[in-house]
Amino acid sequence: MARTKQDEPNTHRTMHVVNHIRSLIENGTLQPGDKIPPEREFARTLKISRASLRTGIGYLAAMGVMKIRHGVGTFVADGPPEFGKASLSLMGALHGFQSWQMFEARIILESHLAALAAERGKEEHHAALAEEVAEMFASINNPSDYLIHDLLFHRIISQASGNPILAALIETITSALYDKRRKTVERSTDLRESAEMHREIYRAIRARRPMEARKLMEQHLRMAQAAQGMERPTAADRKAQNGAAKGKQARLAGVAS
Amino acid sequence: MARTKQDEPNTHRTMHVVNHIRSLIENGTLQPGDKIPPEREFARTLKISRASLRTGIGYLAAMGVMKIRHGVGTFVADGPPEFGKASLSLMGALHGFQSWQMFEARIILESHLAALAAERGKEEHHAALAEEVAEMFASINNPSDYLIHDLLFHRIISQASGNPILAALIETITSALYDKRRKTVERSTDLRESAEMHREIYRAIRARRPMEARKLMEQHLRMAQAAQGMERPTAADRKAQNGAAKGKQARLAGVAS
DNA sequence: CCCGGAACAGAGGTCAGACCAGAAGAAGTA
DNA sequence: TACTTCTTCTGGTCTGACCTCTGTTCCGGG
Repeated sequence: MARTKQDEPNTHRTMHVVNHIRSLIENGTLQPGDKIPPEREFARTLKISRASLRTGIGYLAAMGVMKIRHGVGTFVADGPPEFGKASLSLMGALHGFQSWQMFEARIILESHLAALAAERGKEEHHAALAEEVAEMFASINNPSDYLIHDLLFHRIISQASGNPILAALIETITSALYDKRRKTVERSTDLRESAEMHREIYRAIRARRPMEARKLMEQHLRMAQAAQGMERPTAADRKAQNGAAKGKQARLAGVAS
Repeated sequence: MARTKQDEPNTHRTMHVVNHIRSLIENGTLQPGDKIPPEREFARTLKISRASLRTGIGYLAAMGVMKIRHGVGTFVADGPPEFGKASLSLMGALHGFQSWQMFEARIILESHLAALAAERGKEEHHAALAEEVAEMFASINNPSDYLIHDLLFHRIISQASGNPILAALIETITSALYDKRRKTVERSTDLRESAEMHREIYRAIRARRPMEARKLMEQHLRMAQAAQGMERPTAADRKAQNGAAKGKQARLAGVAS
């Protein structure tokens, strides 16, 4: 069986729609932000029923490629690339993702991103980062404002990394983590320290010191993780709350078996 | 209003279906591989039209949470976690992802994964890895067989890392890269060297030497990347082909129409 | 008794057209 | 001029009929 599992000849119409729109995007006819024709008209054009067209559009919308606005129209997504919003959360429910795992993924990706940003970042990125750091210091007493600039800071680093795929990955994870972060920030009492760390990261990036940026980012995120109590549970933790998980230890903490 | 902030009031029914199935999964009523009721019956149960139900199911299917088999039924996905298959490819078309970027993402993720596998891998993983290495050596003269074991080897490392999220990320990228890899392997003349590298990686993981595993994996992937001519273009390269800026071609491998 | 093809039933896929609901802009009114 | 209402465009939902694919059952010929 050389072929991939399933070349699905079924769902013809749906894939027909998907491929059609895909080609429109590839040849530049459709660009981010553009509006596609009304369903009734588009369906007539493609010679398929409106229902089938909607199935295809729904598929694209689910993956974040298109954005549907009731009463207005359907558009090609234009924000930062990101996989389906509910995607991670759904898969989490299905495969039992844990918070610490999301955070671990984030730390790995984002610290590398910081290093890449230090290597490849341009002046515009440096300026934007400086701007956000300043805003952070300015909103130290306003947690929700602070969080916004925090998010922007990290997003700019993603862009500065020059790798939109990694940026999309991070974006996906971050958006799934957003709710929790907000709660944490609300009760956070020392945003100054956090702002300082961001500033240091910014400086490392601006000075083009990848290793340093990477290290600082990692340190920053680990601290954030700790603040939210999302560390990887130790063997002891799990034993305490899990009775007997057969053969499921693999501890790191070094607690005696 | 126990729900999340930005609940889109539109797409009511769709989200209703999604959330319903989601809760069925979360409370264990539905597990990977399970079949959901026939559309007509399920629609009656939820008191919505079959069309709306299908929209919701389509949404879940697009994200890889459900798998639909024409003439048979609809099931909860059971394979390795992965985001929507066409997802990356579609987003690539939209945001102009480049092959070297996918590879860069893969290198970063997978080398860390190797390190984690070295830290957390269990006996069963070690055994499975050894098995695949052996198979690789056995199929040195059969490229397509070799590729299968190569894929399995990397997938086992993903599992051994103990972080299903990172595994899902890798799986997504890898599947998008699959077509290209197949072509490359077909004309590859020296699979022995590749097999040797896999063996070394395996040894490092088994010996629980994270740093070494990470380094070897990175080295291995960079070599693979070079073999496929997917390095990051240099400034000179870009200048050479940058004449027609708008013409966007040569994106990631997608499903042939 | 075994085998292969026909028929069947169950499940998803598509279609048609009518009607519901949100949003934006035009038209009317104070 | 500024506010309100109405029209119209766009997506959302419903209904119920019919098509296609798949797996299973059944039956006749070898």
